[in-house]
Amino acid sequence: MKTKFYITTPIYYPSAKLHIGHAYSTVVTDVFARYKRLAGVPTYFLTGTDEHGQKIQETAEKNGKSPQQFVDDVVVGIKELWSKMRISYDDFIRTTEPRHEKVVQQIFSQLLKQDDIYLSKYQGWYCKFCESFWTDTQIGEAKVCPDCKRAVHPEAEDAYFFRMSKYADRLMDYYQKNPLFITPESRKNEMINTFIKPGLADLCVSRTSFSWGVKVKEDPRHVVYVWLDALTNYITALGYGSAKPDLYEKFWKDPQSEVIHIVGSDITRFHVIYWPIFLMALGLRLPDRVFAHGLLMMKDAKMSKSKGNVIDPLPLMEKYGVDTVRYYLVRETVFGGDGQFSPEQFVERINTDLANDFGNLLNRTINMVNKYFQGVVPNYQGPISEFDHQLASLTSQTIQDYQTLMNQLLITEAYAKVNQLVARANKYIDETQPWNLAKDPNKLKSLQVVMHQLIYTLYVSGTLYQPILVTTSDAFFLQLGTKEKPTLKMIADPKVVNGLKLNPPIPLFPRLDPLIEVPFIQSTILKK
RNA sequence: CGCGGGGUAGAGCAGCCUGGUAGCUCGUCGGGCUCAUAACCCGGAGGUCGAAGGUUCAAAUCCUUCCCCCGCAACCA
Repeated sequence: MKTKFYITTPIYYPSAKLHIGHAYSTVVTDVFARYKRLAGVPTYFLTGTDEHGQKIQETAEKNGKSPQQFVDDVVVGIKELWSKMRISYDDFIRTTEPRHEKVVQQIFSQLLKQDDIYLSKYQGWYCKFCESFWTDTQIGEAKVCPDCKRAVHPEAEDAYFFRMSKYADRLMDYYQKNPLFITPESRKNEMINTFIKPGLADLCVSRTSFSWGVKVKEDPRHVVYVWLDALTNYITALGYGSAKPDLYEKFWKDPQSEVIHIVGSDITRFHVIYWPIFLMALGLRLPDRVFAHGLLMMKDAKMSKSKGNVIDPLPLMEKYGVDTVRYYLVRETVFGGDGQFSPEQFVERINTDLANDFGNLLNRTINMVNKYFQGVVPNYQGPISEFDHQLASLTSQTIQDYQTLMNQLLITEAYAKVNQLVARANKYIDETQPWNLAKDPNKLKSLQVVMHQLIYTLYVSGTLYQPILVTTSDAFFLQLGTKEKPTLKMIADPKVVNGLKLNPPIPLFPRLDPLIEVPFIQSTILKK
């Protein structure tokens, strides 16, 4: 087990507002980061924005702004969204920042000097009117410009290329020696079969047909093109190549630091092929894992602006709270596979897991402790009945399983375990029937054991939920009579809840009425 | 023949790699409990595992062919 942890989201392209898909990547990454901190591991969490390129330049012009002004404005909104979603990033890198641009230029120079980068021609279809290059697929059968529909002509422009094929063998070797590098594994096969086996094509790393980008020092007509600019954010943000490389030394260079990139499956290729090769060329260590998660779909169609089916997380959070949205994103789809968003499932998930099972367990338990023991949690006396033993062993098992699964990035499975523990505790109440124990003075000890154990199980579950339920966990622990939020270390001992003075129970997650909420959620879907 | 993923109870999914009583969540039906947010607990019904062939004592699981859906194919996680 490595002693430090560095995790990143993709850097997002701020050409428009972010949607729930971006929120999905970011929330999941945030939950991993919070989990590691809870486990006491020094953690660094990076997110940011990829702000260069033709599309930004054009969109800015359409909005009557300079590109810089345009991205500045969009980034304000993005940071606001992350703040509302309680994203606990340690740094937010923007590729237009001097700390990034300067190092990108250095990297480009080095690679050029090493002859990993060479000057050649980029072949494409050119639209004179729009002054834009397009690819074969973009122009379609009709061979017209996708923007203005005018005819396009084959053109070539000067461009620098990176010699990818030179590193293909070393890359395959790395895959073989690090079987977890690409996860899920099906993605690995896809990458090898589609891109590497047929022969890795050299990558175009500069363009002259637009100007919004990092200037190539050696040849200022060119700007650095996309991936060499974007991917390097993961190290420039840490101070690689700068006068202050402390974080880089600590979280990247040190082999004791576990480096994980969370990405959407659509950009897997760039992270598992080009990025490692860039790093090899620079003589740097490679990330431990790239986890490609699936995409959130809408009714069998990918979310996209042009299809008019984009879910905005903001109105959901405003109406239902941050934690329900965070919870839904983490729990609803198996991490790694594609999932689909539906208003019905959103309501169902929240009602079942949070309101009925978890929230209600808290509520009914506190009520009983209040009624039977004036709100003071009885001391730990060990399990007595078979039911006590079963719940106790499941609780400690869950603490272990949860950590094992989280360390493997199996976040959905980890939280399914917590759900199971909560369900088991609900069942335990039926089995032990505290209301009957309370009627018989001879069964006082049994009642004490039951109530203690329920509170302890809640305490554990609440702790494991902490990385997701960042705002309600305050209220949760307050109801349990403690202001101090426990760490993973603290919950191993059942005595930790001895003598807690509980506060009045207030439902944490009110049940949602599908008849009202489903139409509301549907109304928030951004129509074209 | 571009690449990849998928088609399993009314809905959403797991199982397939390492063949051997088809599982989970929700819904539905019936029962129980009364501490609780009309919540909780127990039980039942409901599936020829996309189609056809093959391998095998045995196939949702392996092989072949076909049908249908979806994603990717230089920048929407």
